[in-house]
Amino acid sequence: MKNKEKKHKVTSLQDIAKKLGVSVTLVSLVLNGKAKRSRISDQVAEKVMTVAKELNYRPNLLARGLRTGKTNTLAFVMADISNIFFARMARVVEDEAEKHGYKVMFGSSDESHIKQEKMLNIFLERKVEGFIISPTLGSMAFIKQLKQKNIPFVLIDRFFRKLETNYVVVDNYDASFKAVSHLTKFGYYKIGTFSIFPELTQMNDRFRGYKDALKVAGLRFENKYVGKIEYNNFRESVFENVWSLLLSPNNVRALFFPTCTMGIVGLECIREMNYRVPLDVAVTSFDDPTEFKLFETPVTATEQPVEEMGLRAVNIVIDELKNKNQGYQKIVLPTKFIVRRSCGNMWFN
Amino acid sequence: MKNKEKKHKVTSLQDIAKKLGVSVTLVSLVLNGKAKRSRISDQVAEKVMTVAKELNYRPNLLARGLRTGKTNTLAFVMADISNIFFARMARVVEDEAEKHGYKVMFGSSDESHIKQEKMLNIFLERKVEGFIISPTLGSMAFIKQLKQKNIPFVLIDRFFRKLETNYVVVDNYDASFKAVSHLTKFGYYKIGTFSIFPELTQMNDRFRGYKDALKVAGLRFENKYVGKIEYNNFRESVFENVWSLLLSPNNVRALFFPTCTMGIVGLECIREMNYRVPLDVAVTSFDDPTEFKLFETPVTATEQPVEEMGLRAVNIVIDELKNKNQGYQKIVLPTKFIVRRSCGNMWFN
DNA sequence: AGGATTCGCTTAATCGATTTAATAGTCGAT
DNA sequence: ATCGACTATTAAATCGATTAAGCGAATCCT
Repeated sequence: MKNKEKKHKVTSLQDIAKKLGVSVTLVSLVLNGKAKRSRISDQVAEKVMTVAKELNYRPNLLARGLRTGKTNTLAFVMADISNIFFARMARVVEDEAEKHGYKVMFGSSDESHIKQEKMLNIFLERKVEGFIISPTLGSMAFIKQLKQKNIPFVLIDRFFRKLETNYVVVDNYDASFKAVSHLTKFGYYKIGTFSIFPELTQMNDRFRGYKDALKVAGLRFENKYVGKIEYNNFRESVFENVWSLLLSPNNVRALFFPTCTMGIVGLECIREMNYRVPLDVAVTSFDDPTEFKLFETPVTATEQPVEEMGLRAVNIVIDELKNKNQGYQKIVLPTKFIVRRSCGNMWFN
Repeated sequence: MKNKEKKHKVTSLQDIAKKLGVSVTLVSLVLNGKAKRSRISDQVAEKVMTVAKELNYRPNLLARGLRTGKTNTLAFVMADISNIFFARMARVVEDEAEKHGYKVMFGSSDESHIKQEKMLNIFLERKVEGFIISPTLGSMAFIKQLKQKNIPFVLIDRFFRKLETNYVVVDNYDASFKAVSHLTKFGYYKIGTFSIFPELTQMNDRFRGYKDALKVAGLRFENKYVGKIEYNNFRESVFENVWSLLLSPNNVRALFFPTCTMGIVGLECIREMNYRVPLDVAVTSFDDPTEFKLFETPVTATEQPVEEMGLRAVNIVIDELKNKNQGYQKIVLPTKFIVRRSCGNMWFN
């Protein structure tokens, strides 16, 4: 049987003050370590400490936040926390923020700027002090407002070319240029890829890297080799596009997946089609989830420094909060290209 | 160049009240939709709304929370948000809570009850209203306190047999019994497994399922076939244990992984050893991450209803908050055993 | 007409902290 | 004895909302 609900009374500064017959001020001073500075006698201070422990005092952070304007809270707004890329980042962000005494609130925008805007507003209402944002398409105007309001934030994974802000990204162009060049070096000339939210900087850069790698290899860019993926019908959409690229008349023989989620679903599809990698189709992908190591043919992939990105982002926001920095910090981290066997064996080259 | 920092003034009820020459109360009433009930004239109400929009008024949720005691916030304390199991759950929890007007704060305990306790306390200080907790070992006493304080919470993934609480778990015993029985049916008689935090209910149940399946098959349980995994040295530890089980003198020919993280690392190890699945070693695992579908031999696995667990958990807490429920809700969900090819081909049986 | 209602809005208390300015009391110096 | 300096503590304002209670003026009722 369950207790009848009676709200458990939480002790406040008042309770301690009353019990000791002193003022709330004094109690606050002592518990905030300002006893010495405020010349509070050691005996009284000690008594306060004792009673506070006795009554298991815990500060009400809403009250404190309201008064001081400090909540020690950051927010990390990403596309989807169930995406392993963001989940890993979230973890690092949580830990790094903790080191600086901050808690982090997470939110998933599903790449919808409506959702994102709503979330950011709610976080603002909750007096979050700084933001780490993986901005959605169409959110530039809102981000610009944040900037004008002098709200500390850093963009992550993507940014806006037309907006001066802090950001932490990887060198997407370089990474995909290298990945696709790797394919061309193996002699593939029908190289398919996929696009999703092509206006997002990171996607755009990866796409440019793809095109330029083709060009450098003397290959013509063909729009029909680019599968258009829908976010809201992701799985189906990837399957359909992989089919249509691999099957006649396209007969694409190599695929470059610009995100790990695409890569994973793509591999599932390839397997379902009973295509062999790299015999029937060569494959390389952005990111390097465990799936790629375990796939029947380990997948050549581009590893992003996910942890470092999270870490840097937190530190940039914290710097802003402490007013340590002058200009904007624009961090572009290198990726790591990991050659495995999904594009062919090296000795064939 | 960057703006010199000047805090952007946020509009408060006062600002609106002053601008219109009315009282703060009136403004509050109007903006909370209580205009009619409080007999406030339509013209005045409308003016308030207009000015509120003009000044882009956003309530200060700290102030509101302080006054009303309602923060519309839940907390989800799990082992590690970068673990895909929890990440997926987190997403569902976020979405489901949102439907009820709640925000969720996430925290990773790393299976340390010290960390968990600290986190829960901080969340309490922030006036979180309800908790979803994947409780660590050794945290029973603290959870009991939560219960005594009538703080709404639900345990997830694991629970305490000696404590009456809400919980949402899967039928771990049944699931692992089935999985291991599947192996015995194929004629394997040296079946290895692994243990980590064996006192956690879910781990304990899985272990009992393993033992009972052996017994039913007429096999003797051998402690030497159980690899002991360390959380803080996870990868290494799994590798070492897989080695020692597979290599002489143990010569184990089948492995039952009781968690997906172990399964994934285990497969990596098996691959590194150049063992073939299921020819050299049969494999089955709890959970069903994408890795298992993509592995060279698709892995026979036990799928947990992760999304449903998250969903149920949220609803239980919300029910508690609304005082809708009487007794404790103890939800035990079934798992789904998915036969693929990693234990041998069916027609061999 | 005069008391009771209703209308439309305001006063003031409150939530639990922080922080500035003030206030008694003690002591030493002149 | 008086003034200033110092000690130990407190009163009161404040953060930004919510909400019970109250208060004039207008309206209704008999």
